[in-house]
Amino acid sequence: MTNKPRQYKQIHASLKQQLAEGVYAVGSLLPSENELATQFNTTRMTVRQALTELVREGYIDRRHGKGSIVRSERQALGLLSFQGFSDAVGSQHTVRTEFLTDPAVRPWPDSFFYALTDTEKSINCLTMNRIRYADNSPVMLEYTWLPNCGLDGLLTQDLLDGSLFRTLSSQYNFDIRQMDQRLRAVGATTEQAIYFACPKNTPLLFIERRYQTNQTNLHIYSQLYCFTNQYAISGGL
Amino acid sequence: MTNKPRQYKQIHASLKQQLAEGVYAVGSLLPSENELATQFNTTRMTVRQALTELVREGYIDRRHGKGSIVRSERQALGLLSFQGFSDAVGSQHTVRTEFLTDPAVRPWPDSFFYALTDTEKSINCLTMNRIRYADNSPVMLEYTWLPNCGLDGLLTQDLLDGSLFRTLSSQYNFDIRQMDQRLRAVGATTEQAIYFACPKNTPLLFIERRYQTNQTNLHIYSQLYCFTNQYAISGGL
DNA sequence: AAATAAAACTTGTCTATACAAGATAACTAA
DNA sequence: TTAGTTATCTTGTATAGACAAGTTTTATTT
Repeated sequence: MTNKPRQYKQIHASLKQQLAEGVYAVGSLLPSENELATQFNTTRMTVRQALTELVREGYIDRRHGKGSIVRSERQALGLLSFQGFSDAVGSQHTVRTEFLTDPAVRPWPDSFFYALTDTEKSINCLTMNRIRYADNSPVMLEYTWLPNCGLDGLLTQDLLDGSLFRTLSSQYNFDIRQMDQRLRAVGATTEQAIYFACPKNTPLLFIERRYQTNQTNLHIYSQLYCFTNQYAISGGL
Repeated sequence: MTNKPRQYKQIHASLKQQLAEGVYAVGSLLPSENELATQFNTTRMTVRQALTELVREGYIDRRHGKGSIVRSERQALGLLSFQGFSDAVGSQHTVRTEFLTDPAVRPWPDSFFYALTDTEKSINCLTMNRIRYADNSPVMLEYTWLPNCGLDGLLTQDLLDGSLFRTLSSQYNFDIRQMDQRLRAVGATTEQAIYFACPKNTPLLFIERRYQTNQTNLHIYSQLYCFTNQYAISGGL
């Protein structure tokens, strides 16, 4: 019995891949929990843990007495969860990220949009200003602040798969745990209007986020400006 | 052993109430899962189910090896979950709802913002147009469409606690299961500007929702226009 | 006193089983 | 045929344990 890397995560990943490959048709039923338990040589409760994750991510529905139903692909960009951009947007869109400026280390801004912890105040922050494209249309401006706890490598290093979160996890042992966010609608500034090629004051979805990490009292902060004329932002539950 | 009404829901409700009453200080630890299991005369796994709900709702955090940490109250309106307005906004704000027009039964609009099921197409819909206030400020215009499956009573009847979802559940055995939503930023129309007492084209957060229910193929649909100048919209995970 | 190791907590994952309750198909009686 | 019942699927909830793996406290050693 090989259960060193958590088992339910493997099952979750395996099912997720099969769903992405279209093994199960949209609207059809996944094998029952008992069948899956047999397939993966484990118990029903472990399978249920994997399925619960899939529900949370919007891949399947579950109906009492019926089964697990494969949901249709998202049309919108699923950005309300805490996954990174590439994961959230998924395989239905081609994604690209460009840096507006080079990442830099500097003191935290004077008035910050979240209350910083003492630990954070005592060190500098690493800033990243990026623009995100979906299907070659600019959809998001993202400003990110990270506490610079030995992350200087990020200044020069390329991001793995272009994913900041994956790089932080595998290279710096910095894992994202949970996320708070506040949403507002704001008008595009002159500068933002240029990036999105839209008129000034075009309504933008403005999201302020604080990610909690495995390092207590160290957070990652982001401000996102989303141009939603072409792509809406989706999120389940 | 009284376990007719699901036990973990009772534990969840009990803890939620204690948190609302301030029994546990913000930042402090809840009793451990083992202690709670003893208190509620049940097993750890059942307690964990209740705690998982509390995490999903943003009331607590959990740290491996540490415990369940009481989170601070939300400053913003927590509208991204599928709870009703009163539940989502919570006890930190006084909430009020007014009907813009009387609820009415009519055919579904010609072009609807979600694809209707055949079951839904075969019956009329019940519409509700409401405006929501938080601390006496207008914060949300909500347009709701329900399939009229014997809900005529809603036309005349007052809503329990002012909550549509609670009334649907207890009076009509109509339970909300899950929710999809799409978010956009839009400019306020002339009419909306009047309701919110703001200039025309003020950016509003526009949310389109589809709630799934225990009645297969019957959904509840909502369009929300949120005025976010004073209150942001919050949501965890 | 300070660094190190052990013990005693905590939550996370997992097994194995049981029964409740919703959904559906097969069967039975009118 | 039709209506109702039963059997058998499914997921939902709950029990009772076990060990892994973080975190903190205590004890031990240097």
